[in-house]
Amino acid sequence: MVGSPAINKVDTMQPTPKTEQELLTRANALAGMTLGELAHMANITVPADLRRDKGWVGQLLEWHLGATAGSKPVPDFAELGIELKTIPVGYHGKPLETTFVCVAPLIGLHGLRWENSHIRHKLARVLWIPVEGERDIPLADRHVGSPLLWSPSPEEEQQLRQDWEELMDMIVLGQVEQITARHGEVLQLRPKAANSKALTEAYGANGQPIKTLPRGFYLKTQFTAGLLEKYFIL
DNA sequence: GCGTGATCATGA
DNA sequence: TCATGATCACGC
Repeated sequence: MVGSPAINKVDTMQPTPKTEQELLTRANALAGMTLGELAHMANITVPADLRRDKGWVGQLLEWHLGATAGSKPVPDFAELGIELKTIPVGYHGKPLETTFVCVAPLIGLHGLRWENSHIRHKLARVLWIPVEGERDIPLADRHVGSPLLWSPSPEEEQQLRQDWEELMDMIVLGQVEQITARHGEVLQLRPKAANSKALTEAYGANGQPIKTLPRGFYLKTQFTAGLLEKYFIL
């Protein structure tokens, strides 16, 4: 049997933290440990690499911290209103990848504003956990860093809002297919799909329905690098 | 297909 | 070297 070293759902995950402080204490206890150690504790096998297990690190950390959501569209720690995000960092502590936030709505946008957007709620409170992500470090040897519990500052929220409004305006105007990852200063819109054949409905240039790739909102590395630096990590 | 977890792989 | 566009796995 090759691949599929998935999280064993039969195992009991850690109890869900009841307070923010409890969650932070738990996350801090993971700092400095390797993914190999954490996998062993959870009785989970470590894949050779992440090519076929891209979400493995995130799932492993979810297990250790007792996240409840699974694949449900609610915060990882629903009772605490906290979202968990692992972030791969390089030798200098800077993010190696953009960070997926959520799927972008492409239809039914009448009256949608930043204040009640899905993405704003998602980013309202995030527990960031940096993890060594250089591909020349064997997965099991990669270390977990110190956690950062973050909420957007007024400036950060303004940046996010501005990009979101620009992108959503284009979507409403039927220009979703003209959007590239270069739009937006801190937030990008990019494909988020099983493959390039997956299609979903969106507005066309003349208001008619079209089929297009599902898109997701991603935080650019410069933005997340700023967070980790500003509040110091790893 | 959608939403969860993301990283891969190639062209600029 | 690095970001963009593409892709992988899973539950439902």
